[in-house]
Amino acid sequence: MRSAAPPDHSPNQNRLLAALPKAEFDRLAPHLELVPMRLGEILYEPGGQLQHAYFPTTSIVSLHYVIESGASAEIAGVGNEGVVGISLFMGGNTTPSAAVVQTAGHAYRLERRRLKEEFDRAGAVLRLLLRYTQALITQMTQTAVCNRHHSVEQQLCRWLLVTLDRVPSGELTMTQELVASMLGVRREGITEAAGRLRDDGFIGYRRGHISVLEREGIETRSCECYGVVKVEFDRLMSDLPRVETLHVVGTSAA
Amino acid sequence: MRSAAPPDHSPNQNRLLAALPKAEFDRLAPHLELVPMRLGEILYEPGGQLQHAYFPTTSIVSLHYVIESGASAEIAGVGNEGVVGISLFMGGNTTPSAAVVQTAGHAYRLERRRLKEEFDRAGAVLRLLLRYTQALITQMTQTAVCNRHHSVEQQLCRWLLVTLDRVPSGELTMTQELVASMLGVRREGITEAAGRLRDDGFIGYRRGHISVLEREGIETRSCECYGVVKVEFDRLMSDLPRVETLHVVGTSAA
DNA sequence: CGCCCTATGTTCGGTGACGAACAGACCCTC
DNA sequence: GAGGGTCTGTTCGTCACCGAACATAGGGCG
Repeated sequence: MRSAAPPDHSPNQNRLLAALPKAEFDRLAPHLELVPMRLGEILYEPGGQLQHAYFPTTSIVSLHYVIESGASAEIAGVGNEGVVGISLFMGGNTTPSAAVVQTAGHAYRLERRRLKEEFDRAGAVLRLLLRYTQALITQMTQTAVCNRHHSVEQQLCRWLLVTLDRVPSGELTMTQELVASMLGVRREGITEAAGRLRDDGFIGYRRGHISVLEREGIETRSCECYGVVKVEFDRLMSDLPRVETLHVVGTSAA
Repeated sequence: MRSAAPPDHSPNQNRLLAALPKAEFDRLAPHLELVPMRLGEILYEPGGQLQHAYFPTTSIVSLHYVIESGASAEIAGVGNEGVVGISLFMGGNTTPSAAVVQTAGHAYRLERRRLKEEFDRAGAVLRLLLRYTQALITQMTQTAVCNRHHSVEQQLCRWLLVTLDRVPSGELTMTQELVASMLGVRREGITEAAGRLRDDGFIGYRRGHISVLEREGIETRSCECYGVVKVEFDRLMSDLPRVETLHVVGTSAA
């Protein structure tokens, strides 16, 4: 497929990093540290001081929120299209939410200080990160509305589609329990919804694994939220100001 | 109460503007235009190009989202502590949400170009706006979780408290229908919840008006979300980097 | 002053999600 | 290859909220 075999891991696998102009990329690259992301690992907890920003490549991180009663909900997800640690450059340093690794894999991390330095140059990095933050806000607002108005089945489908975009194989390592906790619903609700989807031949699963068989079917059962966020994300992240030389982007033109 | 009678309107009534260092404030001031905000006025619609940023003083603006089915929900509210038009400086120019005037009053508006100019200086205005955006994000995430887990009554109480902070008199001009549309629930649900609060003596109301009688009572019936957002907001907006001379802040030390 | 629009009050059946409880099945570990 | 922890399947009653429908009443406007 590829002309020259690339290394197994490259910062270019993260689309934000890949979208940086060469000068900025080269400045940051020496400070990017590849780290494994283990399932369930907590990058930060509510109010916790984050020491690094994380640019996922193959991992997926869930921005999660736990309320007093113990119930919880995912606010947004971050895959190779984004970065974990908005608050580092937005100015607050901490947030009331938590970041948990939802799918194991890798990420490049960057020391808080380096990120801040680069951000303060007020150049391409700043523009890119703010643009991404705007996209993240879209995701969060859509989640808010989705939580209010859409059924568990619709939300499950939405979640499957989002995850699918980040795991092209369609083989998810994920228990229903975990999905439930992310959507902030009961596990039984997921079991029932997933059962219906399986009966219709859209997915298959066994203990801890979900396989997507018919993406189209899932799309018809999902709420609009998936599409809205996707379109807006593409709009925001494609129309980037003055991106000169794009490094080879791993997942582009798919 | 006040030593020297201030003019009826002043940019200082908006806390973001008031928190600007003198130099920045003086640069912006000539370009701030006082505008009346009429109830129901739409500042921007989904995808619409915003020409001004609005800094509310006595008005309240609701960031609103309407889904395909026609149902809707408020994502966040903006009063004199904030600004409408995040996307102007975040880079997207538009958002999929709408901004509607929820409580009539006034705001200062600033041309898109001027805001961008000042923002691009990468000084105090940038820091302040980003910090505010971070606070706004907190509000949105809390809304998402609240929509998932809390009852209509709790959410009504939360909404009352938030609004109360912006309308110190406690006399709200607001129909139940409107409250319902903002919370994204049925009007009947509001009628019932409001009826209970009235029976308990916490509020009074008549056609199109709500009077808060016992704030403490409402606090006990509200979910935690009100407090969480308030605390986080205060943390973010008090701990501002290098704010030199604070102009007199209208609502402080209350 | 009276009309009518609109806001509020109330009811009904339906339903989606909850909470709890338990049975069975998978699969990892020892 | 046996055991046990965990994941999945299923059921039950309950409840909050929904959607629709209609009665009542407030109050602005002519």
